[in-house]
Amino acid sequence: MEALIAGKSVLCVMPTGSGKSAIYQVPAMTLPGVAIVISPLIALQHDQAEAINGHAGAERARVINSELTSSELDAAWGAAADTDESTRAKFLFLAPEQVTRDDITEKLRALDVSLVVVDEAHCVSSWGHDFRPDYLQLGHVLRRMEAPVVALTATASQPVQQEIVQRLHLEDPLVLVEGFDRPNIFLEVIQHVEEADKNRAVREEVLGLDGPGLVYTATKKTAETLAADLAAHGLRVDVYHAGRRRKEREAVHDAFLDGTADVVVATTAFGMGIDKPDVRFVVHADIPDSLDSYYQEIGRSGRDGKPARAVLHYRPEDLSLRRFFASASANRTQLRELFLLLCAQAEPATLKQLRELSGLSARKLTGLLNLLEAGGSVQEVAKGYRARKMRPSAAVDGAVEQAESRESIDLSRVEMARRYAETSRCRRQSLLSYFGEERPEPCGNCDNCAAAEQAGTSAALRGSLLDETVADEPFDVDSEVVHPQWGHGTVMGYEDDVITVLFDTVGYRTLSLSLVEEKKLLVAVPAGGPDTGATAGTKEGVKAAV
DNA sequence: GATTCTTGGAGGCATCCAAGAATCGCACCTGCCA
Repeated sequence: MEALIAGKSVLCVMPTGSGKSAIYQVPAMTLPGVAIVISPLIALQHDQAEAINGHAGAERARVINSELTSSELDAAWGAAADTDESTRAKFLFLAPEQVTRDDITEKLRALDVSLVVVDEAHCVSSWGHDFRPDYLQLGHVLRRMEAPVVALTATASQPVQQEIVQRLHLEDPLVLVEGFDRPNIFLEVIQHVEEADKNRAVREEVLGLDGPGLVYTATKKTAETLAADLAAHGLRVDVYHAGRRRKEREAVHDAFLDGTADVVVATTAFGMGIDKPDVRFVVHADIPDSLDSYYQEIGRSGRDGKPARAVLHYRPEDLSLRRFFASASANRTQLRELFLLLCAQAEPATLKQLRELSGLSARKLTGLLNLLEAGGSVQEVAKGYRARKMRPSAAVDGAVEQAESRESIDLSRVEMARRYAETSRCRRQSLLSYFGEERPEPCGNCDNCAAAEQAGTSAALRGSLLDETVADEPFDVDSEVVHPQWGHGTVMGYEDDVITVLFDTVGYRTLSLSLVEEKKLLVAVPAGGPDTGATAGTKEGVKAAV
């Protein structure tokens, strides 16, 4: 709050229910002007606006979205532009698709904006690259608003934090990250060979647990089938996915919150904005796409601090669907045509002009522009976008390289989820290590710790068995290193004879520690600047270590 | 990449099997129609 009032931008990673909303609401009420809140879901915008208006006893928060009539929109903009500080709207809620529209940007710039809030800021990284490309355009708009920005999220691993700061153009922000550990959640992974066995085990597990609880599946179809199966066994169960009608989805939300449904079986669509303290279990019928998603989903249990269970039912075959979702191919023809179109413009072109000229959908166009821009061939300027002077083939190559890098990072996230599922060390150590957090002792509240205890291992010995952290760690966790092939990276953790490094362009890689040391594959980046990597090992050494 | 669905051939009117195609997650927006 102090930083925002002083005009400094903030990235805040704190669990749901810990008071994140107050971080922007108090400064917004203190500062003159209106706070722009960028929120991913219309339902979430309404909830937050209603909460503010309920407390204020007046309509101080307004939403701007496609569901409003033109007279309602006029009223909302009018309230935000009110010069009387005692009656003006203090909060304006919008989705990123609204904020990046040229006409809306102009309207926002005309307002007296006190601060900008990017809620659920991890969406920048998780959705911006393909699903909702406007998230990657937000930085341009924010830069022009000249107000402090606060990015809020409950979960962001280190690379996600870096991406939020970079994409939103936060300059020298205050970064607040609360610890990721949720010690009251028991972590467990159950491996299966046959799918039928897995399905049966999930059903038995959920029927045997005390709710309320959540079950996550990879597909809508599995969610429907499993929910029907559980209902047939007498459970008060509901199903939630993006294929259901909005009213039905709202009914599921309400049923879960008021306790008329014990269990919700859902795809990844369910959960954002849900703050129910007494969720006792989160069962995953399929492995999620990353530990970022997994942590977010299991974090919906045990918010009251009482014991909760997070059980992942795992088949290696399930990873293939996640790899499919992570793979993306850039369309070279479309990239080339868009670049040539930009080259042909005498003046910078706006998104609207480009949409009319190219005939592309808004989403497709923004996605292609994001890639060209990241590849360095297109530049965003005050009046729109312009192409840099370069060969079209080089522009396309640069954009494709960006897409491939993204794919590589996403696939490496799937790989890290696999490692978590298959590890024999303390699950909590493994999970926290992914978020760059070191836990010196095994947790004693996961299946692997329990198995060691059941085997009669003494606590001291168990510690040495489970805590596979090697005694001699050549690089500090969180330190920066350079690899001859993969470039700059950050050390995330150690496990047995393996070092995990997060590389900027290819994502997570696990390397044999002994080979890294023998071939000198990693070189520490000295404080003050990255190494060129010229001395870091040989190609042969790289192959051997991989 | 695994799984499910569809299609077509074989051989023979009811069904099997192989090959190839389709499917698989997340939400906003606009424009059209009734």
